Amino acid sequence: MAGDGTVGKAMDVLDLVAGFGRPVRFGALLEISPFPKATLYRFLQTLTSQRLLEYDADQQTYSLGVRLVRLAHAAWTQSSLAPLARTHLDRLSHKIGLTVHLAQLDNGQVLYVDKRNATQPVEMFSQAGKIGPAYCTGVGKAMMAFLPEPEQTRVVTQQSYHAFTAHTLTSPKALRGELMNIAALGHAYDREEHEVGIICIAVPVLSRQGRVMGGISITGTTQTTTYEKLDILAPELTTTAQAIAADAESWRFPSGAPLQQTGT
Amino acid sequence: MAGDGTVGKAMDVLDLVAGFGRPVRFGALLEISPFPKATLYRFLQTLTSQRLLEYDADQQTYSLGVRLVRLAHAAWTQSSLAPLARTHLDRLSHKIGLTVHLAQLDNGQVLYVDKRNATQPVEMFSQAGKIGPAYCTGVGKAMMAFLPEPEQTRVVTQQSYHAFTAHTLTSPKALRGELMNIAALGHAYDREEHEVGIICIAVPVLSRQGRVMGGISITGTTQTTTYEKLDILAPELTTTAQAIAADAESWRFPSGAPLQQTGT
DNA sequence: AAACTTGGTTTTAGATATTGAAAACTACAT
DNA sequence: ATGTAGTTTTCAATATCTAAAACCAAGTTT
Repeated sequence: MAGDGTVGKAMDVLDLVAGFGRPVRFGALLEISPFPKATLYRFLQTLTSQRLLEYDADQQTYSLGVRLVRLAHAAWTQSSLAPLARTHLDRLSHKIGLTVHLAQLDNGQVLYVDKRNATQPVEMFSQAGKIGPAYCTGVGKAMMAFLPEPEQTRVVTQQSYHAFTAHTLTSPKALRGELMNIAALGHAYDREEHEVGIICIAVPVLSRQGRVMGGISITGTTQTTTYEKLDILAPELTTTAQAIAADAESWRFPSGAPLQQTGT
Repeated sequence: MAGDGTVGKAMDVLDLVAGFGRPVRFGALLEISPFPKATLYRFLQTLTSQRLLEYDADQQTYSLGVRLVRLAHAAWTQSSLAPLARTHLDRLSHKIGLTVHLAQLDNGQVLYVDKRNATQPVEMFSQAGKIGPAYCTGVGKAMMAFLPEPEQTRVVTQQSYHAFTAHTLTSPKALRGELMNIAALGHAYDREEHEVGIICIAVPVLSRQGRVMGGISITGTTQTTTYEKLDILAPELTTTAQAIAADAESWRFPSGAPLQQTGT
């Protein structure tokens, strides 16, 4: 997509492999890759040698390498809101007995970085790291609504507007209207826009300067939950978002002092 | 370390940032980086534009980007044993009431890809993606013991042999002896070699051809568990490992047929 | 068995992009 | 004014990229 030089191309190849969702052969990659044979081949070798890819000699297939899992752990720990938000989400989900999601915006899509499920045991990576559409999810809309202007437009145009359900907003115009309401109201709903029977209420996590850091949501099914019930939880949700934001601020500026370098 | 061309260097920079464990400034990176100023700077820009890094304009700091979390989810799903092993680990941990780990070998280190904790709710990324030493953990030794010869030597020499406790094996020679016992016995112990008070029993997950795919372990504290208790669980653990391996085989060769390509 | 596929691997060499040393420029502090 | 940290430019040295073709090791077909 972007393609900054060699690194960009390498990432494209990585995405190519990721896109298959299963081990894939050289030929299959070559068919859909924009790269010439020899180039693709060398990239695959390099990426494999870097353990970003794994090569199965028996099957002659490539799949994503475990090194990514390792890097992601570091990423999740140091630059996602998840570690900070954890205790807050625990408390919230425990108190209200519904599923709670924590998400961040990644290139116009919603990236779920944590999830608390009140009833069932928590799912792992299977949930954290998952991506979803922004224009038809509560967290997505809540985050978009509070984006500053140049960015909001960019993100709004990035959406696919696929009609998942009859309720899905399917045009930039409709979405923009919705975002204005959300900005005024302070929270967003997902009215079965992504999945039939699933509704949610969501708020953004905003830094003191108003920057969108992420979003949190409370999800329920139409069978057990109503919008009225969700409304009652709105203040609680907002409070939690603010608490997370406050923690994030104080974490980055420990004891008010500017960052001091720890020389070797 | 390795350094295959541009991609390798970019990964080095990524590791550099990851190594800090917190947002880091340009200058701090420059000090420890082997790259000249302009080169490092360009890499940081490229990686940021690829969203592998995140740049905080206020603080002028770089940290790992959330795109990694997204990629890792794909990696975890498609090339770690975790999704397949999940049900087996659940059953095991539930049955025996102790903590169960699933790990794979990554460049001579133990990479934990899943964890089941009988008592507490499951932890997310915070556990999956973590790395640990191989020479002083149960899973690490269990996996190493079943490595074919050229690799075993390589891995044995890769270890740091830091003495975490009085029980830690601190030489390649001692480790090699231990590995021979483990290979003969079929399972490994961690006798407080990594942390005082923590013991475990571990077995490798081996493919039909004997290739080391991963390792699983049962962990306890010396206060509540004894080696005798762990021994009693050994057959159960081995059975689970075999079940995981069997699942992995049948998953890769669906219905016995060779992989058929799904052309576009 | 010889000839033909097919899919993957490797080579060559000119065209192209990246690299890094130095220096300059910016912003912001003291 | 002077210093510090980050950003950006320049350009020759160097490495990577790509197109094409050759090569290799199965399997098929005739």
